Amino acid sequence: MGRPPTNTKLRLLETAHELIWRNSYGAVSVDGICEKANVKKGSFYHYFPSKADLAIASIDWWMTNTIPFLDDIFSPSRHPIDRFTLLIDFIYEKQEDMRIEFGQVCGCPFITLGSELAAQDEVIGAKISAITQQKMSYYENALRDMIAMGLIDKNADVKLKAEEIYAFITGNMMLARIKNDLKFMKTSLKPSLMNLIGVQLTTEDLKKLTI
Amino acid sequence: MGRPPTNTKLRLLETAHELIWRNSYGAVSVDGICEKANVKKGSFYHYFPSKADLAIASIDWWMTNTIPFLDDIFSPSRHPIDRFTLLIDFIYEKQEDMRIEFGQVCGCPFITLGSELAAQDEVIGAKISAITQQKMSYYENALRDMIAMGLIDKNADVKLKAEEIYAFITGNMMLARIKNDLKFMKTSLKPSLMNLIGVQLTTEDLKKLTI
DNA sequence: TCTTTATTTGACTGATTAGTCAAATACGCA
DNA sequence: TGCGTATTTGACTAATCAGTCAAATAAAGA
Repeated sequence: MGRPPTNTKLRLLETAHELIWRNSYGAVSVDGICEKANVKKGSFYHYFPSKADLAIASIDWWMTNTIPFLDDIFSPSRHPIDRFTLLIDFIYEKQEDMRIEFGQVCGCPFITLGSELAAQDEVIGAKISAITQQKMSYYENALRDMIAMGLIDKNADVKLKAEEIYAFITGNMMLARIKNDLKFMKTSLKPSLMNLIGVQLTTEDLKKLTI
Repeated sequence: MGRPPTNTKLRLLETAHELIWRNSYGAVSVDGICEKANVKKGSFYHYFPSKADLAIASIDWWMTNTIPFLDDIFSPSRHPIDRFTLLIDFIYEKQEDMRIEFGQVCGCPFITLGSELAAQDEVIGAKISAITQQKMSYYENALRDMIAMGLIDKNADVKLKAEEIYAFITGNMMLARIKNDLKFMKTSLKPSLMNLIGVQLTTEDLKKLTI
């Protein structure tokens, strides 16, 4: 009974995510999102109580979409070093796709939005912090496997190292966005990350790490 | 002859810098800056052709203010390891001051603004990229001294390592802003940075590195 | 005191902003 | 066919936005 659901809400989530990622929260208007999503403003406010709510919902939606990829990349069946190299591949490819399509390296949508809004809205700060924690738990898991395999120092502080890795990758994505340049990410991020993690690689191994 | 200059322009630069750093470019209005700086709007546009021009001028002004501190911290007369530990102290203290005064960890003003506006305005992207380069040159200089002193691998790629350091510190500041939390910066940033640089420290040395 | 020049003022515009709402509409179901 | 419900529409605020401008003012030098 009643009129069935449509994909309007999804279109709003997708459009908002893309526009905010490419530009910024402040530079994107509700009118702009509606126009691009081909949705009238009344419909927008039928689905979301405010612009801020849409932004939060869109990052939730994006994280939900991302988890299956992370589960694949960080599958316990993979060699833990491969998990990290695959992660960098995954990040790089998405960034390069967007650079080609939009002419702009877009960086991490969570961090960019979080950095912009953390001081204005503590809900978004908490949300992004939780996502950060969630991503680091993948890293911790892999690091523990690396310890078990004798690949890194068995006394390494796994939580600390995961935080270092996250900060390092995040910092690189941010700089890539600002410089609109993926050179470092393409040629140096993998070996630098391996060095940070503390894995000893042969020169031959190192050569393979450029994307 | 004629009416002498006043400090109005400086007040606008200071106020804009503080408000944008604490919040974001998009969340701060020209009216807001004028009110806080106690300047009428007409005066604003007497000194700056647009809001974007003020933002750019304010980061130039801030960088100019910062250089003497960096020159001191990275003075060739200091031990190169001290230069990096002093840098972290300098960053931490400023962040902690702002957290106490405004209730908010504010992160790096250049990176926060650059990340927000890089996609909208390529002038700002280029500006922040130049600042990034300038900061990394301090790191390169210190790293070369470290090689000369036998503190790190003499075959280390200095430019690459400087970029890693910059990305790492930057990533940490960003996360501190989002989480509104300086714990990691206080307790772990120094030893993590030393590890990234590749300095071998005794356990006793390590203990000294918490701020 | 008068001229010169930089600075300041405040009222103004026109566009854009987020958000509201009552009415219209589409569709599954009985 | 008609009922019930979710969705869609478009016109509507009221506030805020960046930016304009002619006139007023303040001060230093002649």
